[in-house]
Amino acid sequence: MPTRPSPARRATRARTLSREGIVDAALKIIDAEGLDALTMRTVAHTLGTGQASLYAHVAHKEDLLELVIERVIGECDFDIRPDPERWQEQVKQAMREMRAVFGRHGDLARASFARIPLGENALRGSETMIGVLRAGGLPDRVIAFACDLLPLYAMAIAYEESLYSFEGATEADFDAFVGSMRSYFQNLPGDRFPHLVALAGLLTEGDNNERFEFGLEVLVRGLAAMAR
Amino acid sequence: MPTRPSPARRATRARTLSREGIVDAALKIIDAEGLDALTMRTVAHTLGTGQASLYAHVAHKEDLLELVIERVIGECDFDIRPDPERWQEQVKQAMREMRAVFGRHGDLARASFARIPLGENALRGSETMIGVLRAGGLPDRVIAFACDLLPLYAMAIAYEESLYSFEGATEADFDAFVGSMRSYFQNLPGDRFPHLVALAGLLTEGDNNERFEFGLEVLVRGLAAMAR
DNA sequence: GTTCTATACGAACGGCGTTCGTGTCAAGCC
DNA sequence: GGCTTGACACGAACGCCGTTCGTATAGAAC
Repeated sequence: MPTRPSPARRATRARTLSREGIVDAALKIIDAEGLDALTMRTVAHTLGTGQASLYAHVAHKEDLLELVIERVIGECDFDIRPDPERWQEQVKQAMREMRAVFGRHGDLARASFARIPLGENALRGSETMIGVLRAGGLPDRVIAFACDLLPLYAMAIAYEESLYSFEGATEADFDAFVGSMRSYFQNLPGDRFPHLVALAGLLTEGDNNERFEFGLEVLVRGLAAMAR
Repeated sequence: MPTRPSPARRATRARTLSREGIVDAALKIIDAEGLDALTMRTVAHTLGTGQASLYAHVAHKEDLLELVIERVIGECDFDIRPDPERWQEQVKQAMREMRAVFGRHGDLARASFARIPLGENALRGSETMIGVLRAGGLPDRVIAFACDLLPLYAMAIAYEESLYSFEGATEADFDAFVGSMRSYFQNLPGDRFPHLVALAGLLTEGDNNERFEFGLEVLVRGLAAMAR
């Protein structure tokens, strides 16, 4: 039983690992099998190497996740030229982009929750957002707050959507999920939870797009109301 | 070396475990050492028993966490009689309560993020919130959305605050954290990130209370703007 | 050709959530 | 009062996880 590694196998694939390649592999795993399947072991296996090798390029898993998120933020098109007349629409445009891009990457949005992204791409995004809001004439205090709240909203919705659109993403599964939720609310004791029973339908509304746009509208109007 | 358990030790403390007691112990651990210290092992050890014993009362760790969150929501005072004239203030009151209560329980707010609480206490909270918003004359569609967004905001702020107010919660630690953040933004290349550099101060503003109230105001005004 | 440094990698460590099998006790029944 | 039974306590183990250690090696520097 050889406890020593075989030199032959090693020679075939040395010096091939890279930070970029590791992030690639990680993202591929998340896309295909979700965040929970992302393991230093699965990443290493995808790359045909051992787990320990990853640590030469990445400090820890948290670090890797940060890189993945930064990469995905980089996929967002934030190429927006601030226009004072259209700031509200431009804010919405940026948030739609975030939601759409993260929506394409499984439940990665979940990992973005309790994290302050400070990479190059994230900073460019923030910079753009601030530019748009400043062009809109909002006070800087309002802007500083909006920079937290707006992405929080977009990510929350993206994650919520990823909950039932996964793998066997048949429309039937989706309907089943929404339906069970709705009937749960509907069948609550009506004397103690009259409002919840009444709103059961709306609380589990099917059209995600409409819901998202609706929330966006609320947020933007709230910000606009703070302009004076 | 006895591999058999000693009957004496067992007799002293049989039949003492309970769901409530387990939740108590878990919450105590979170309060004292944070969410990461919450382990089936630490809970069992606190109760002077083995980990396997917990599974007679709790399905899995996720289940336990849900119970803990439900318990803490129960600590919130949602005893609000909806008043059409004061709905905005009442919404704020409820959110202040959530933030304050979760703020008293370490970083538990982090666990509440990607979770839809459906326990008795959570439902009572939602019911109250809907009652207040309906009294305020908001359309049901707006209300259904607000029921997601408002608690999300309160929890996000509660978690953010727990990040730097922990254990050695000296004011110096806090200032150090905020300060390093601020100087990070301030020292970004000014030609590429002019807005971020300019807003470095506001983005890392110290007075959490003011910030929280500010966001609350934005949200409530946005909701009010959707009344017509 | 030798030395040095970066990195690939097998193996192991400690810790996690969870399960298994066994043991034990209290209550119900005759 | 003895016997059965079922709920629960619990030690041990399983299969994961993130991470570290020691060693081997390839290519650059000299």
